[in-house]
Amino acid sequence: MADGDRSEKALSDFESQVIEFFCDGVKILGLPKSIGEIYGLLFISPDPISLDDLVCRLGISKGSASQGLRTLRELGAVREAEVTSGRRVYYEPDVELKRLVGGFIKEQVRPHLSSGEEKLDSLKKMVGDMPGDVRSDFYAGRLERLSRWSSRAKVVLPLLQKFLGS
Amino acid sequence: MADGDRSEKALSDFESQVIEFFCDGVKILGLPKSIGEIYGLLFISPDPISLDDLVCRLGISKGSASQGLRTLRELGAVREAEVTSGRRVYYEPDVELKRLVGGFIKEQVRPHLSSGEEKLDSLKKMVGDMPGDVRSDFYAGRLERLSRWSSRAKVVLPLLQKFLGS
DNA sequence: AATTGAGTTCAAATAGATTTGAACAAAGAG
DNA sequence: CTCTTTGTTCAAATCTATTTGAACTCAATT
Repeated sequence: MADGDRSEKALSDFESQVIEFFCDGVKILGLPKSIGEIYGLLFISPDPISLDDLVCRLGISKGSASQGLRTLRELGAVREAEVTSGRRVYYEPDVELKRLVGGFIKEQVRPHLSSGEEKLDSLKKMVGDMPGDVRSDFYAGRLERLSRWSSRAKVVLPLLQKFLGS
Repeated sequence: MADGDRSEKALSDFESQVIEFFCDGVKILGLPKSIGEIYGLLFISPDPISLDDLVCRLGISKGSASQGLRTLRELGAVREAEVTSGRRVYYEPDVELKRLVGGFIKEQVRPHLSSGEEKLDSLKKMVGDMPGDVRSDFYAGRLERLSRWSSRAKVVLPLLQKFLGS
């Protein structure tokens, strides 16, 4: 193995393009580029990777790598490998679409949905306290519609996960 | 009607909160806040609204309002009303969840999916040109997995729209 | 107990996206 | 034809989010 085995090497053209692919992907989800870089390198690496590897190979700061890994762990997109050579921790990606989507929904979507429902309730209360005229009827109707949107979402999300489970 | 009919009034507390609600919403979708403000005001207004109304009531610039309306029209989230008193154009929201989601998928999601597939193909070609060793087999496997993700998405998106259609 | 190595935190710097505003087009009205 | 009204465009300003880097914690090692 000439020099292709230690992870300190610069990124190959192939690796860079895979990483770029994931950067595009996470941008759609509204996550920062570094998340895409980290997950992308993990995804395309045959062996688990440590934080220092990420720093060296991607050329990002330790801070970025640390925070990015944290987010990815919270999303369930990355987990520790049991390689543990010494004290250093190595990571590997979770590559099951079902779980990636599930984690994203749980961490990024559901919280917004719930806080949205609370706000909706408070809005409904405001309309309830209004003098009952034509306009407040209109308002009530619109809020009712929002409620329906929200329950649709609550039905569809689990269904979505089910379909992605293969 | 005391003074509640002309649209120049400042936003009521109720209106502000509805608009804030939509700002939160569009943020999740990765769209700018002004889009949420504009759609929010349209959504909660009993009557169609002109660009100038948006500028006055939301306190945003004409440029913002113009670009925001353009984006919303492209998404199919807003359409011209046929009120057309004089030359001024009035807008009203499309409030069907199915169509809103459909427009978003068509305009924001599908383009990314297709460009992603192109990049995937080019990556597969790179792997095909590699010397056939253990690593290139691993790479091929991972790219295969990405292809599966992509086809899943292509199946799920129309299904999603169907479910939201009531 | 002091030192070294791994990882985290967070304030400041940077990069990236949105918003503004002024100049510009297009389309009646006079 | 000129003036006014409506709306668009785009470079510059502003704002927001991400990244950095240095200080710090914690744990293992000597």
